[in-house]
Amino acid sequence: MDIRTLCLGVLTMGDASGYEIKKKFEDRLALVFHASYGSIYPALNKLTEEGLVSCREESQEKRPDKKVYSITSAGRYLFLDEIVKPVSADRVRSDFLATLIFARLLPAAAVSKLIDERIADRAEKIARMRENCAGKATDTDRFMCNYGLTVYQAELDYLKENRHLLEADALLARAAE
Amino acid sequence: MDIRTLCLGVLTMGDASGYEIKKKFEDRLALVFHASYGSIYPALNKLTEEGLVSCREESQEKRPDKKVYSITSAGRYLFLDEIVKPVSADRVRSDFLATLIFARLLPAAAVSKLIDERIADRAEKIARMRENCAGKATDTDRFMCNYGLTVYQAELDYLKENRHLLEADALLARAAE
DNA sequence: GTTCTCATGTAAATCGTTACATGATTAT
DNA sequence: ATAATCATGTAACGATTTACATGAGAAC
Repeated sequence: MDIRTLCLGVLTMGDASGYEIKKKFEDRLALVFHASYGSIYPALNKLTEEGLVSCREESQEKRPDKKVYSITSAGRYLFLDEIVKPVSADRVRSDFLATLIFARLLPAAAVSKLIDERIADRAEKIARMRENCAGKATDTDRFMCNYGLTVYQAELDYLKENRHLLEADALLARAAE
Repeated sequence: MDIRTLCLGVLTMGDASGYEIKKKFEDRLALVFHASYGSIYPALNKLTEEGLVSCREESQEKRPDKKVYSITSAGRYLFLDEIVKPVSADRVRSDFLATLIFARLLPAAAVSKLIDERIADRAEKIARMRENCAGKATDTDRFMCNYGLTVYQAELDYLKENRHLLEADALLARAAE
């Protein structure tokens, strides 16, 4: 699954501009995938060339014109082919966790700050998601939204309850210097 | 944080060959980062050129020779500089979740199979981690190991309890055709 | 006998980010 | 005034993966 394919997927949920697709990546897809304008716009252009999406220009009042994309039936078939393929393993990259592995090399205050920030970030995301989940119409939307909520909450609880383990290790390492 | 830096980090925990570093990425670092030989070996060569690690060749009986890398003090200083930098946001890419978003486009049996496989995968990883966590010596190691265990367990429980939401949506979509 | 583990590497290709470029409107 | 939102794009660069290449011993 690449960004190109996911753009196609987003368009199965309704017409959208490149800008709106980016928004969806930030909101609904934040837990799942990541994409910048630099990948979305070229992907849409290529999909248009290949006849997998069509494009109409809409002029708006007091807003820049936008290009609204629709998925074509060829696009729909291709997307279905893609999502029945076996899924590849999750790919995670977490600077936060990578740094924590080396907590013993850091000043205790730096470790505490890092964890404080992560806790604040997760708490904020959870709050936003809770609002969001309430308004979901379909079971799938609720499933996805609550999935994120559950995993983030588990992380948050774990951090609060176990941060002392890391903070103790960081302190000990300093004391031993 | 890139793979180069993380190789340096792994070497702060003890000398290792490229092959052994890859192993650590698969075991301990699987939740955190991902790296292939094609990125590790060139990284080690470059770090050697730059004097951030040193390398000695060890011949073994009935095993191919190996190159064992040690971090130098220059390498240590550079690594410390790297890990005090502000961390960038997590980057997740999950084909599994991306596919589930489109559950309504899939046959119900395909959705069920996907979830079954994920549950089996998580259950297996949890079992392996439980063993692993028991033998950890430091608080940091226990923290990291239990972190993974907690998050995976939350996901597993959630999937078991809520899979019916997705399976219902997939069935409804088919019925509406 | 065939697959797995140990062991190191290279080169091409892919994929995507970052930074740049532009510009109007709206909210603080 | 200044920042944020809306809106689209390109080009250079960077990072990694994938596939290829090689080979011996061990386990099943």
